[in-house]
Amino acid sequence: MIRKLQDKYIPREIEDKIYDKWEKAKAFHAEIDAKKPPYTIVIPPPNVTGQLHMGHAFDCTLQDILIRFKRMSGYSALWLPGTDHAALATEVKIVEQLKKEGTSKEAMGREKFLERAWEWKETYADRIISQLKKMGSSCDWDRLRFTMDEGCNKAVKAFFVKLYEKGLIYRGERMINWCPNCKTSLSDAEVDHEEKDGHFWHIRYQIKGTSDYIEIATTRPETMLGDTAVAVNPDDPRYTALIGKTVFLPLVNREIPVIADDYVKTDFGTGIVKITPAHDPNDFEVGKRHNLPVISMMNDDGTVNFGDYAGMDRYAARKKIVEDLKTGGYLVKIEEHSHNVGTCSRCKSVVEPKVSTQWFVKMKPLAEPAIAAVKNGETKFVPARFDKIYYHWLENINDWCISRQIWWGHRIPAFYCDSCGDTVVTAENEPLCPKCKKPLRQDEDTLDTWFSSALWPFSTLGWPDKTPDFDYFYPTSTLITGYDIIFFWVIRMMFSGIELTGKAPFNTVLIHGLVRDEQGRKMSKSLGNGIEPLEVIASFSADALRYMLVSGNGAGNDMRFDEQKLLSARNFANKLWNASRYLIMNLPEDFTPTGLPEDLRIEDRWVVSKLNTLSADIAANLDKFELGIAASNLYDFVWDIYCDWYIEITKPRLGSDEAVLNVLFWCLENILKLLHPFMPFITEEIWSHLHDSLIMLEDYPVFDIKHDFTSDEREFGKVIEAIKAIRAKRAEMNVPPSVKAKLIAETDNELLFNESAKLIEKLAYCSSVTAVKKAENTDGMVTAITADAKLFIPTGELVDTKKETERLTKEKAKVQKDIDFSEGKLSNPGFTAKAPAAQIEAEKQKLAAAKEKMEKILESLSTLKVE
RNA sequence: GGGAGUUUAGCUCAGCUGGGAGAGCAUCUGCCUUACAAGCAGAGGGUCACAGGUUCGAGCCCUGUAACUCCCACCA
Repeated sequence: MIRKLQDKYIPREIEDKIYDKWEKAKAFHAEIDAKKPPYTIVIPPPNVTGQLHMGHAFDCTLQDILIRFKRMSGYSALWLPGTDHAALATEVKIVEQLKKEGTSKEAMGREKFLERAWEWKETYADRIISQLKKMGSSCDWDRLRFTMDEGCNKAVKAFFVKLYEKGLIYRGERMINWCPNCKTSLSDAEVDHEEKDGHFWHIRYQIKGTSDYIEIATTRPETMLGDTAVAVNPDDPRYTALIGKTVFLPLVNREIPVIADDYVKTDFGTGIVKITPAHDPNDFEVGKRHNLPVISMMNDDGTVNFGDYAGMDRYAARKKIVEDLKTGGYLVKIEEHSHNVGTCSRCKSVVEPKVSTQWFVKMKPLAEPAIAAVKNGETKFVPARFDKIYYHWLENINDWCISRQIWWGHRIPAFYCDSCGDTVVTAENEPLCPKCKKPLRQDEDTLDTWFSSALWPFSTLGWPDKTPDFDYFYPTSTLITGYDIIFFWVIRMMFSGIELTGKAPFNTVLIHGLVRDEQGRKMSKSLGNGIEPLEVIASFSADALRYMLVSGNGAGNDMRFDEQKLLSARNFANKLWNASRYLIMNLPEDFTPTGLPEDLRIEDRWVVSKLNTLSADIAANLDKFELGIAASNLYDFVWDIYCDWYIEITKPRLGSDEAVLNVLFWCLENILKLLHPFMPFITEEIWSHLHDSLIMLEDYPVFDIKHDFTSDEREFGKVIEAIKAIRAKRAEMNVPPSVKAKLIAETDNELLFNESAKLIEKLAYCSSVTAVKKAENTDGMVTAITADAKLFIPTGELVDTKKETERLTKEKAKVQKDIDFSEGKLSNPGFTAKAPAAQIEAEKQKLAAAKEKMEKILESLSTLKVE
């Protein structure tokens, strides 16, 4: 039963209702179906640290378009949703919250803190899920996962144990990044580098047994408390005599050796470097080479633990030490110097290099197969340029520090025996020492959050168990994510997927850019320039937001959030609504669609053929992940072809011709289906007025050879061209549409023009249309000229012979240019010899058309001159 | 120090494998033409950053230059 549409489209009254309907129908649920190919997307799980921002909205729009397209195209399409516990990020937030409440995690204790964290997770995960729903995301909620749920924990343990047993996970003392504020180690990827203004302090150290000094330059004077050597380049003639001597460390008065190491550059600073193995990664390496002692001068919270400076913060200590150096006469000079400082990506504190015992993943053996998987095409990046970034990262990767000194996360499945000192790594929860049979003490630390996200594409499908879901849906099809997390996430899923399942976890990695604000700045909390997807949805609709996000940006490029674009997307939805409303309002009460009629007029075949081509283009573009191009194809067809031309063309036939209603109806159905992945809500709503079914479960339109009327399309194009020419002519002369005039079309194509007379009348504001081989008595008429027809409009005194001559002369010049161009091309032997035949043929046709037009123009001009 | 991206109409951006430059918004002109003024019909507006090269033909491919943006990198 077809139901009328209300006059105004009010999305907020409709979108939630539609979403409920989908959920109730279980329309998002993907079944294992041997008759269908699987198509799988796992969502990049949003962190439970907050709410969805515009980047998520963009990301999930792309995913939903693809999943809906595939679902309608006969795949068992699974979009697996979930959220990420975001270990450190979440812990930092909760710690902040506790601080506001006047308490701390230490005061609470581990257990209470974790309870609190789980409460936090519930609140935020729920909020994120409801936001995903607002966007229209067709996720399979039955398979909703969380990176710290039981299944993921099982996978994490299995992964850890396997790598440990293969010797790819080890525990050791290494130089790591330490955040003194979060009081945990960080991986390299979690450290941001900022160029900061600083100083170069030149300090002199006395050479033992002489009254001479050497001069060193440092950006971190406070670390001198931990110096255990100074180093020079072995080939630096200035200092060769010093090698092997010792110097006195000022303030501390420690006697330290002068060593020679290639690491020292002769052309930087003074050519002498203080060596602090405990607080600098390079110095640590130098120290290892020269067996230097490692003296730590700092506590975990960034305070100094050494001598008179003990208890002072590192920066307060720096100030005091510089003062003391000055007082002691050791400070030679201070230079301005900007240098790179590592900061914690979570709390922005300056990170300290620190020697510490941590768990590491040995990366080289894992990186190699991951590189190979992209090189051999098992996984493909779209756009392809991102594979370079991927290679570069993996080829230069260091071992991954995975242990964190925080509480919110997967506990490391390593246990220590206090009796025999044994270390046991096991997936068991409460193992006993295999030697002493006594209970073991579990490692206090938790794992880097990316250790569990690395397993996401298969832990969510049941791995390490052999589940039917895993068998059917893995490897997943397309991973969609921003270029900013290739390092964090994509590479980690790649190497862990290959290591654990033997297969790369996805076919294609579709990389998109960032959504920036209207000035092109990154949206961020501190700038306060973030735009809430929910607010946009409330004022414009989810469909408009989705459409705006997906249209008009190149793959992998950043995009600007643009209110104009949003408005035009909103208007597009409105256009579709009105076009649908118009058709429905013109259907008879008892209308039952019969499908596309057999017997079609030329203009019907024109629109059907155009729609057919459109279907082919959309599928091709979606398959190429050119979603923006597909979106604009749809826009152009709906607005220009269907609304501005076809609906207008068919107006005169509406009352008298049943067939035309079926053509219009068929077009609308196909438009709605094609558009559904992009604008799911409005298309579903309109569909519900036409049918009882759900459009989201309909078949996606494909190219149909039966609907390929290319030659009719071209023929009818001539009528359109004529209409446009008449309109332009009238507009030039400022004739209002209310003034109708007779039209005489001089053409060899009389049949076509006679057949189309009614619609030309309507669209070109004519009182009548007569098509003839040769028009007579056309003196004083306005002439519009196309390649196929000379169109005469008697508009009486409106015609100004002089002006008309001017116009025709101008047009003549234009056409002459066309002729010259084509002739030039065709007389170029290079072109005719080397261009493809079709190209040459097209050029010849163009030339012929231009020449015909020229003939008509010359004729008209001569008539005018007779006067 | 490496690497990537961007540079196209007044603005924001498309332009898929090389075949006479496009959209939205803005501007100008005319329209309440029986879905839509969130609309309709027309119009104006571009040395496709610059310089070379390849090609019958370049916005697109190659080389170089400039400007802006981003990523990576342990020069104290």
